[in-house]
Amino acid sequence: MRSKPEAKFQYEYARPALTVDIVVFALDADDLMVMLIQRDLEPFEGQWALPGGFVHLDETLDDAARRELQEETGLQGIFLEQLYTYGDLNRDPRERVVTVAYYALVNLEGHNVQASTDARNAAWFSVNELPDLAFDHANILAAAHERLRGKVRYQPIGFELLPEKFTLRQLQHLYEVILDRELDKRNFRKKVLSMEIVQETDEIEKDVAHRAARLYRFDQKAYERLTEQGFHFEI
Amino acid sequence: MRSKPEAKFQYEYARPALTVDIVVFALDADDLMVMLIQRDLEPFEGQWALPGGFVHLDETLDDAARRELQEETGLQGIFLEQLYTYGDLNRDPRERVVTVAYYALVNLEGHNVQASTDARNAAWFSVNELPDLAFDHANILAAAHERLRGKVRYQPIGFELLPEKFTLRQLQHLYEVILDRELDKRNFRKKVLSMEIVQETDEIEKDVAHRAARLYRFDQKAYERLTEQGFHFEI
DNA sequence: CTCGATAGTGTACCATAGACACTAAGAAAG
DNA sequence: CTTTCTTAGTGTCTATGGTACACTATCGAG
Repeated sequence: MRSKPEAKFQYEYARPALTVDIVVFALDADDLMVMLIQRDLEPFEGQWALPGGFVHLDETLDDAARRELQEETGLQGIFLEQLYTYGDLNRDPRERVVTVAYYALVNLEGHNVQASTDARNAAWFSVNELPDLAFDHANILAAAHERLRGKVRYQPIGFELLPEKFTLRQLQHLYEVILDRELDKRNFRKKVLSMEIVQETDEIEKDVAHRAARLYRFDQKAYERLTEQGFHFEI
Repeated sequence: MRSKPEAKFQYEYARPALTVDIVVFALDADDLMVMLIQRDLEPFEGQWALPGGFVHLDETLDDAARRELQEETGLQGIFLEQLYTYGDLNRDPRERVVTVAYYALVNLEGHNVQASTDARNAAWFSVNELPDLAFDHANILAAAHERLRGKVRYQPIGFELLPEKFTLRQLQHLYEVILDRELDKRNFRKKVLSMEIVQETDEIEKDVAHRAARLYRFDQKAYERLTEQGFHFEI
């Protein structure tokens, strides 16, 4: 976008535009999903892209990411972490745009994701069946996926993808999907329970056509206490 | 800095300024060192700060970091990696400035660091005896230190801080300084040699007043080969 | 030749990761 | 009510790797 006649902001030196883009992950029955938005403007009109937008001058980068997420997908109060900043020269065909990429983790059951806001079309895609993406968003998404895969094993962020109360089977399934390999049930349970960061509840799952499993809850306090004592989470 | 009358670049919406800052690490006899630059302009005139500067419109972020490093410290061709992007509202008292922070690793022996360039005063400081820093640079430096401590154990980046040929004692010392704990000599050597990513040379160290140690070299090719086979570096 | 300093080497124990298979519980169907 | 189907839930053994630990070899300096 060229400076228009009514352009009000003037600087001595040229400045790149600054945006944020967010890779939102969620877990469905058997896949890791990503939220994408169909563009209604050129360039890449009609193509799918990551939610995101310009950083305002009166908000931090984190705030910008949260605001865009809220505006474009309705998601609020979810796990959000900065990923990497992309500044290649021709990322955007219009002009120089530097984008600070974030990734976010959502529990699908707990959040009503608006399928469409801002007159845009938003939808979930499996990370294994992605459409062509606008800009360099395929790169960003791949980096976010890589980061999630690496981080989930050493920090208890996987819980962000599950409802507050979950079964150990759900937790194991989460790791199997993200790490893309099968885990041994007995070893997995042994390891998780031995860390003492999940709390047994007195509830069991409902509406299943077989023996119901016990529900657990992630114990943030216990995790922090253990971490201070030198404990290192690992799966 | 307010827009001056001669400001030539106009935009419809306000844009933050975009800079890069670099935390350059090196290893001296017994400390991890950081390169700092004494500011010769307000704000924070006279105070120490990280090397860095504005991102030009015709260069990528990595290029900007390399250029600033070269201009301000004379360093070239060194290990450089993006760290995090800082965008708090009042980082800079003049106006909104977003900075993409990098960290770099240098081998002190192999590089002549110009003590002073750009009419600025550059110097090495031990990470344990830092002066007050300008802006939020103390934060950035702490984050870089943390990243280095975490990363050095799982990726063979420590070698970047050593000369091409080094003794196992030097390598062990590097880890002891960065991780801030003593390591067992026999176990360390066993582990390093068993990974088969360091190559024995037929040289030994010189000018030492005791038995001279054998020199080794990091074998990048072997490392890549092993990595493809699923090997994971760890110290 | 002796002293001082660092190089260089092997073993034993313990803890943890991973392989592996059966019984228990509950819903659904006949 | 009995059978069937499906998932919950549980323990042991082995292999591997981490860690603790002490002495001899080599070389330069005096």
